[in-house]
Amino acid sequence: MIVKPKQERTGLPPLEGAEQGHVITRFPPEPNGYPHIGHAKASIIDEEYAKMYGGKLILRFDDTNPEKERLEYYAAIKVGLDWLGVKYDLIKNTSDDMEIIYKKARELIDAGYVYVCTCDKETISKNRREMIPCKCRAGNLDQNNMRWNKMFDKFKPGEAIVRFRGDMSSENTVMRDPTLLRIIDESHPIHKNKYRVWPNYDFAVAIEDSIDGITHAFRTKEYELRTELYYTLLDKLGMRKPKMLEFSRLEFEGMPVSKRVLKPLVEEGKVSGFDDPRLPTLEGLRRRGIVPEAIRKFVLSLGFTKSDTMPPFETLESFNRKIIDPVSIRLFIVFDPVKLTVINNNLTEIEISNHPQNDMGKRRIKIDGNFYISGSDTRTLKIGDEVRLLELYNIRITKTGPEMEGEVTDTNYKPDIPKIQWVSRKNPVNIEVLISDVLFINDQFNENSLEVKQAITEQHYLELNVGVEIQFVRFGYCRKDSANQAIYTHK
RNA sequence: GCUCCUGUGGUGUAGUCCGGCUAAGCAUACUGCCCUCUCAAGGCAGUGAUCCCGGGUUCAAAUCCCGGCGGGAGCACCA
Repeated sequence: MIVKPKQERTGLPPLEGAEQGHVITRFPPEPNGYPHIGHAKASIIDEEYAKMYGGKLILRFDDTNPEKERLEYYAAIKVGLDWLGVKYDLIKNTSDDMEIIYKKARELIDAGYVYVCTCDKETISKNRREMIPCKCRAGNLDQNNMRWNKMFDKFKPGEAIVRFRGDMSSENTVMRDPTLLRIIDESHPIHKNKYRVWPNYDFAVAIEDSIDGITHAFRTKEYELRTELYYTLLDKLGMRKPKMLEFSRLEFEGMPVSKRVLKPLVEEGKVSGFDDPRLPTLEGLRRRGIVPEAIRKFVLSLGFTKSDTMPPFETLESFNRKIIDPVSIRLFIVFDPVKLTVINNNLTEIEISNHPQNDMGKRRIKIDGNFYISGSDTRTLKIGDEVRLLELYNIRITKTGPEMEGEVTDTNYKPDIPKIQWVSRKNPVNIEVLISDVLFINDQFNENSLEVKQAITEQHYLELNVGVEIQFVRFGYCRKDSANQAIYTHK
């Protein structure tokens, strides 16, 4: 009898065929937009596996479509990865390997595995649907050579493409003579006009993964059908084959990640930019107060699966809360302020701890008996009620209404009476708090996705650095975004 | 339409390859209690899944086989 090792697993599942010290993974984003939570998932998985096996991670910009790529996005992606704490061992661009790619294309032409097709787009697409080959497919080596050369000068974009001689009757539509290279006359962000014949995704990824020494390549599930092409190409080229694995893409409900959806929102001013806290972009999440360690834990908690799911944002928040709680300074904030005067106050200053458990220093607050308290707290208070001003003293309400009054009854903490926060009227700080809600409800833009609330907080707020996380007591965690603005992170 | 992938509590997953040790672990959400000068964090407890359905194989199935059904994706000279 063989006893199977069926113990609990932590982290990602083991990789098939992975050897310690011999794993190379890669993160291949196209520099065509700002990085988002989907990039985070991919890059974290790539890095974690490299780490797990003492291997390496390559950051490879898949920049083979000059129509869409821009220099600023290369930078933005690097910034995003730095922020996430994803460290790569090597950085490169697919576009730097154009000569190799051309060489491989030549090999395929010479071997007759590809042909240059000059049919128009509609015909090609129709033929693929109807599984019929076009006349270009029958072209001989001379014709293909001649046409291939013409792709570099005479042909205009769209007039000729290199197609793989696949199987026009394959059930996998990807295999019905897919495009491998095409002409694009746009200036490339790095190489400008040096090249105009560009490989498409399938061709570039196969070659790059192979020559980069990638042992395990991961991509999202929608590429699944392309794996057959990937392996077939490497076969025909006689190149080493990495192991290709797919995982489900990560997106939150009501927080779309696609540029097609996000871009118009930015352009129409419905969101403030790609760093709007409502967006699932890395910049947006950062501004919202989500920390990278939380994203990593969250991503790892999702596992490596192909099932299509929409994990709740709440789970991310929960990871985040546990991380920021011990380092978030506590401050008082008041919404819908109501004046409260304590008639027999005799304190002029009080010192309050910045954190209930951890030593984060103390702050001094000047007091003269005049306070603001939250409107929502006043509603339940009646004359004669006793309430504790947190960290200060207990008072008995002697007058209600817009100008409340009370008198100190006791300074000792009493567990059984309500406790409310307050802000001294001696030096209040007005801020606005941005509260995000889901961007889309049933594919409809949520016009109420951003709530701006006016609030009054302590003077100490001004002394904090922009970017710090604050827990406004009895309200929630917020990130200081500027001197007069805080962004609500979560409860 | 065709093809591929996928289906474990409200949610996300572990376990499924190599059937028993688990009538199902963890996290999140929710509820209650404890702690606490917060409605946070922490501690404890609880609610909640006949593992999509129906057959079959077997002493034994979430796990293997067959047949359904649901969900998603792909069908670009984009990645």
